[in-house]
Amino acid sequence: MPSQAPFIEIAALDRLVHEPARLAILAALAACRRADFVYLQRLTGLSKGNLASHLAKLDAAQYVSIEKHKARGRMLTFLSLTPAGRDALEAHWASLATLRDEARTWGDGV
Amino acid sequence: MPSQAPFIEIAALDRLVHEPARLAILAALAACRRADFVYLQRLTGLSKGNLASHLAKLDAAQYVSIEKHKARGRMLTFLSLTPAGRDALEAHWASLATLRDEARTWGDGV
DNA sequence: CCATTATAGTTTGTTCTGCAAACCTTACGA
DNA sequence: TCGTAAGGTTTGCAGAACAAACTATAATGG
Repeated sequence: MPSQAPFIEIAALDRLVHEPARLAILAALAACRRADFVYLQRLTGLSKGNLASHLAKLDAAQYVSIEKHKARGRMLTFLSLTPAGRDALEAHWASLATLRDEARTWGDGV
Repeated sequence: MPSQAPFIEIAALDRLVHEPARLAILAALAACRRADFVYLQRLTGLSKGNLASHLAKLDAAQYVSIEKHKARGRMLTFLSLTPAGRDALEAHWASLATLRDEARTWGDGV
């Protein structure tokens, strides 16, 4: 029987970060200072509603910060990664790498 | 505006493989010739029902093969990765790496 | 100057998915 | 033979992703 490590790795996968759309959002924000709503929508291919709800969840977790500016009378939304968000993303990549590589040490389960 | 590539990468993330429990199952199976049901259950920490349903989905996608042997009157289930499953997993690791690294080229979206 | 279309989001409702509780079947022990 | 354990399967529900519908403001045009 292997150690409990694999189970721990699975549990360590933060679903909030792991979900494909949010993973893409976080990856995009990690690469730039900030981005606006429409840019992220194009980048991810998500519908507006869907993107809004994903951002709301990331905001609730303090992974992104949402700033709304009034520009030309119109409300524009800018997103950026918080330090916590950056940490969570880095930790996630690390968890995935661990899961990938550690599996090789688990041996046969027959 | 960036190319459409990021969107494509997101779309390329196979949810069937991406889901944490199944990712762990596939990673485990990739590391051994085959494993039995109980071994996988311990490895993943999943409940029986949950594991069964995940395996059913992987089986439906031809990613794993399920063999049931009658041993000591009891039905034992053995799982192994199909070539398609192995390919899907490898492709998935590659997609994740691409998403991770390519994000850096997207630049600011402001 | 009013109507239309476009932009930028939010809210609402449906559908799908993961999860565990309950159930089934066979074997084993007292 | 009655109870308990092992090994899975089926069912029901809570939550999450997704898009359609809605709101609000700004540019366009007749």
